[in-house]
Amino acid sequence: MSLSNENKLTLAGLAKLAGVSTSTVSRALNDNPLIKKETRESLQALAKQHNFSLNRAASRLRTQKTNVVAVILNLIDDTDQSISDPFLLKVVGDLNQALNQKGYELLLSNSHMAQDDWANYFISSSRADGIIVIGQGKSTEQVEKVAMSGAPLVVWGDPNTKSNYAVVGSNNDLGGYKATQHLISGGCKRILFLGDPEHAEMSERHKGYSRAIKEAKLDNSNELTLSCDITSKVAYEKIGDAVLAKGLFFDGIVATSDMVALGAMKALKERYINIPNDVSIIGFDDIAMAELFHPALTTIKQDTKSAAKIMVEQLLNQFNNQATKSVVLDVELIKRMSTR
Amino acid sequence: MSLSNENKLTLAGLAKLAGVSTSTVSRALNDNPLIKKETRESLQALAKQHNFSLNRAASRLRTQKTNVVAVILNLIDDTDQSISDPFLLKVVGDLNQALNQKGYELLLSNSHMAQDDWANYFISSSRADGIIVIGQGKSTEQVEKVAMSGAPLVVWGDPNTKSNYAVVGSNNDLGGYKATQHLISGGCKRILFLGDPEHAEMSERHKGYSRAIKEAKLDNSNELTLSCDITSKVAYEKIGDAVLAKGLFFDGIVATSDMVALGAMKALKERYINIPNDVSIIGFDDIAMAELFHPALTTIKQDTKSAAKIMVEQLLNQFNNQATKSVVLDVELIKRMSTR
DNA sequence: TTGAAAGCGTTACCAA
DNA sequence: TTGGTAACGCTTTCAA
Repeated sequence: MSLSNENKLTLAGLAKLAGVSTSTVSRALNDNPLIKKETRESLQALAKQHNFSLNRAASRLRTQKTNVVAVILNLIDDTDQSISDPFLLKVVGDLNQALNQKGYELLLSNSHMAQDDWANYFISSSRADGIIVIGQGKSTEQVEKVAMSGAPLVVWGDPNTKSNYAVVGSNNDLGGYKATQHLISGGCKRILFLGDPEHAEMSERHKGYSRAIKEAKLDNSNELTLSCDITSKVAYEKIGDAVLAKGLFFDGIVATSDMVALGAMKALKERYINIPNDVSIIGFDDIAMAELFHPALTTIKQDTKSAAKIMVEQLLNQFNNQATKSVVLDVELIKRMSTR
Repeated sequence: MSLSNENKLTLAGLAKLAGVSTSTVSRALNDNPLIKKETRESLQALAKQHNFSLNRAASRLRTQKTNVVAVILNLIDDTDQSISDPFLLKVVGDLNQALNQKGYELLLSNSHMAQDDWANYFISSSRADGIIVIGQGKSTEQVEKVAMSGAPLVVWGDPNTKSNYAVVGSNNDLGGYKATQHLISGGCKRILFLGDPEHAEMSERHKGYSRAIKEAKLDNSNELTLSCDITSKVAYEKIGDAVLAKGLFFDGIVATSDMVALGAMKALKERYINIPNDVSIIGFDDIAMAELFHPALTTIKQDTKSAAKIMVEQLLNQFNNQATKSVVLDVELIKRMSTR
């Protein structure tokens, strides 16, 4: 327990202690059934007793497999403000769990790193076996470069967007549709879409929104799109400015994320606009704190737990040279107090 | 660019291509000044041209150095609810940046992993060179085990708590003191401390709170401590229950985190209690969304950027067998709208 | 069911 | 300023 790293024990050392060959110890510690069960167990016990761990650098070199997956947060702006979105942490956390379950570890990185050739940096160098990118961002250039290189890759983003790599994500179009329909069924007539339609996922949500508006034969669907970055702060400012300039020209808001909804809610509350009576508002994501907003936020839930599991499955498929595919996840309306 | 991994290029291959020895290429790619500048540059160019990357598994084996740091989120409960605190993500993000700057990568893990002997799992196995633990949690058992093993270790927690390892953290006592004093100077007479005094950092904040109360000669300091877990939801319920049972027996709240403050604010707002006039409330952390709360949250800011930098410095000191130490960071009162 | 030995791709010592 | 070569610690083929 209190040993220093002088003369660290190796597989060979352990083998000598046990009076067997290194092959046997190696197999035993890897639980290889070739080795008799009793030998296996006694060697495993010996290893534990001596606090021995296989040297991963060595085994990775030998097996050409790292059992590591690089997870890259594809941040949108330079301000790394977007990292403050709790939704991303949730995805990372769930990925970590799903990876561990399959015997992989998570090497965390983000798009602001110096290196820009991700496949080369992570895969060719044997730092990781595969890459999971969270977020397509506005530019998919780097992601496509990885895909071209043939490196195992799964992306969290919008699966409806055409791509030559596997994308896992929610049914954003349906989410936007459901959200809008919910507001309509609550009696909203002039519904504002608040978000950035340039962004792949958001643009799909916007499509669903437009479709619902059209189906309900409401007017002005285009006028009522307020483009805004996906942070609370920008949403707060945009809504504040808009109301100041044009008055309360809407009675419902479809926000592209819960954080955006939070910003919008604040701007409205400061003007004593009642939620949900004057303006109903619905978010997207269902972050843990959504129900702690005041009023508790109605939202479209993304199932990050399943998403993580599926992303890992798809990546493992690629490791095994099996077919991989994009997967669309269902979304769920969570009705709370911010809508009627 | 579109090469598959058939017959991957190695250092030896590149050396042959260039007509020099492997030693030379190795040194050139590591920017070793022993090699003539021109040779170095031309070899680096050749490597880039062939999309060559050094195999890290091999160099790690050879150098006995991984250039990886394991970051362990020491979560408190089993529900992994606490991972939804944006403050933690901020710390991880800042650590990632600070590590990258020094040429290290971040292997993310959490205390729910199967393995419980962290030093063995990460260090003896050459998965990482050092460990950074975020949060002391309630039990420091696992952390102390790492410290005993002699593995390079830095902990984010409360530096005032006695420990045999390096702890970096805010001056929590001072933070609690400043927060409480601020409420007192705003005219609050019955100030509630909302948080979990069992938890190392929180207990220090509570000490500062008590001190400020005593100095101001206010009464009932003990009665006004409401023990609660560090999530919004629990805070919401606790405050709701307390007000229901005893009425509005306080006019100020010192919350142990911004998320706790969020929960408390919701409970109060639901009862039409005005913030800050009926009850002033101050948080801790200064998460990005604190200013987006309604009203914008007054809070004690923790400087995670500096913290991350210092943690990495302290860890590097240990790598270089230099002295390491615990470091206390200053905290700053950020006055917003939730207090008078 | 176990063992001997080659080899994974680097780095660094020693020599030139 | 460069090259030859051993060694890092493991896994796995082949042989016993």
